[in-house]
Amino acid sequence: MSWTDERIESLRSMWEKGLTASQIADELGGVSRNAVIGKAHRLGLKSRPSPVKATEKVAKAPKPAAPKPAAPPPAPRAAAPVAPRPVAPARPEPKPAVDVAESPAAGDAPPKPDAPRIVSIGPGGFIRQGPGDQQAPIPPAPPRRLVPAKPSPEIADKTSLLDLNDRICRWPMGHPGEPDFHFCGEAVNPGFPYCVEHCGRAYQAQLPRGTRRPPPPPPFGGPRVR
DNA sequence: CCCTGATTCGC
DNA sequence: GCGAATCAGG
Repeated sequence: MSWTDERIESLRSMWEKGLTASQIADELGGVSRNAVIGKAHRLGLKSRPSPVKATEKVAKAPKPAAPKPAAPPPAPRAAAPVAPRPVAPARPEPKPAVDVAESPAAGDAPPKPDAPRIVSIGPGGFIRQGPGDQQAPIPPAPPRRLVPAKPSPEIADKTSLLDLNDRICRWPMGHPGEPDFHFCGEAVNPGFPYCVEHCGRAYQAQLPRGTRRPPPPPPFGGPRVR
């Protein structure tokens, strides 16, 4: 297989989304993990948290291995400051229990902080919802297409990776690399990377035994097809 | 062992 | 330019 424009574009997109080289290779098909990594580097997009690169501290005395001759003082490659990826917030500021009729998400952008429909705060500081508040367990990811999308993964009109910022919901809709993949894009629940609705999905409370229901799959959590 | 990404180097 | 082989950390 060769690196067509489309395949390169897919590679770029997936790589920047943080998919592993293996996943990308699998998705593209016809290429190995190494090929993906090699191509990614040749494209200039590199540096993503590598497991093998954590060693870069100030004043590193030991300079042992020099497998290749004629390589005196290797310039310390500064690991690019990797922007924190959308993960769970360290410690959400617990808000007093307030309930609001409707979370205004449509129409106005301006700050309307506070008052998500929090019932109580769980042990880990997570939102605990009452069973009644639990939303229907609609999986965030729609049924997966069986045909891997070759065409451009860019979508007009939808929230793409480039549109992400601190104020909009980063909940993924669909699967990375597919043509209709995008992000939720709603205004976030302040202090969280997701909107109120998706916070409810992302942070599942431990409800009393018996009242628990099967949790919806987390983003990307489902078993990969193929 | 498995995984990961980085790098090298023959093609 | 490509990617298998190799390296090296988790």
